[in-house]
Amino acid sequence: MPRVSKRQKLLEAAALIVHNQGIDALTLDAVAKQAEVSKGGLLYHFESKEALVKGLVQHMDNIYRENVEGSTKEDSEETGKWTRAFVNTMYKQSLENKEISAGMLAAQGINPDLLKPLQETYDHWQEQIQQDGLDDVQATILRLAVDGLWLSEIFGLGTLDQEMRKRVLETLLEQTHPKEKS
Amino acid sequence: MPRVSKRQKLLEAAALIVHNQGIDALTLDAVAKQAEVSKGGLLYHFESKEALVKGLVQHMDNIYRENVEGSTKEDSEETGKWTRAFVNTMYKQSLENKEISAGMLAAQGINPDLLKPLQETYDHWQEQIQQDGLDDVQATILRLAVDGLWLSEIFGLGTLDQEMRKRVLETLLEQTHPKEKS
DNA sequence: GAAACTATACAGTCCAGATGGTATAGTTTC
DNA sequence: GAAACTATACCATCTGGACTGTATAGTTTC
Repeated sequence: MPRVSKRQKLLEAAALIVHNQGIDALTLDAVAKQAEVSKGGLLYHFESKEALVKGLVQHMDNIYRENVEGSTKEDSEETGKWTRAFVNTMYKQSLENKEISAGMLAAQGINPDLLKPLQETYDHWQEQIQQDGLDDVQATILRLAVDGLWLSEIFGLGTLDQEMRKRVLETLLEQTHPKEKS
Repeated sequence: MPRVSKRQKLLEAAALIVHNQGIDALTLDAVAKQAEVSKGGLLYHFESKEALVKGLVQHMDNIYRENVEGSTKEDSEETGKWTRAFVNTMYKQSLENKEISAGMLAAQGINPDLLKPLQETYDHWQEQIQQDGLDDVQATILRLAVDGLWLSEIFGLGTLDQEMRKRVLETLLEQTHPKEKS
């Protein structure tokens, strides 16, 4: 009677472990225990550790895609909509669901090739952002800044206080609207 | 009579392994082999794996500090010098010495607390950047953008082509000089 | 100035425990 | 009755790191 499938629970458990204890602590036993699933149950869903990490990356990729692509469709303003969608999504994620980036860290740790799906998604977004009706360099800088925000959250490097974070976001979003002057 | 101390070689070997194969491949045996040092030799210099990673982080911290702080001292223009130093340093590192960020990944993997020295360094820089004579939000955005560039290189997410990267850097640097208008 | 000793910088081996993964037998849910 | 598990035992391999051994450069003692 899996209301929330155990598969989901396993992914969340794995992400949580990576987030809190680092990827060295990501063992099959630990994930099973955290998810309150037997080891057999884990291996029923993910036949290997690599498969688990693959699932983590895919999960992350799905969530990001849904958010970004959904966001572009709701945006009534054509110009800058990809850039806006990216900024909004990444910013939101960096607040809500920090564990989600765990998939990325885990993949880098175990087998960097597993990052491919995410890399392709990102490459696609970067293309859109460069053709978003804005100055391509300026749009790219906005994108990079949000990624920087994300990096700072993941590793705790020069994190901004709430006020500053808010002002940064507002400024970034402002700049996704075409300017009158220069 | 160690010309280049084996300690250095060990650190470089460890960073290379993390960079190429991910941190799961960072075993004492692998590092020793890569550095052409025996395992005993490794443990002479670093009494534990954690100590090795600590060394990696410290090494990274040192290099960054030297670069950023050195750069501020050479800068003849007072306004924006920290922001400029940061942008220049991180950009340079992202090209030259990609393995250097391995320390960060390794620390996150093994024991996130090991990141502390780097975190303190970054917090200090962030303070300086916010009081750099520029608009504090704008300066912070520049800083974040370079970090984003760094993230994109580390994980291969939406990497920019050479031309775009160059234009981005130039634009970022331009913006570290105070503007006449608005 | 030679012998005795110390410190440093490694080499190489060994082992207890952890880990990924297999197997198997049974149980619950739809 | 098949899918989705639980529970547990088991194994081969890997890993950290303790431990012992050794070469050499420098220091002290007489």
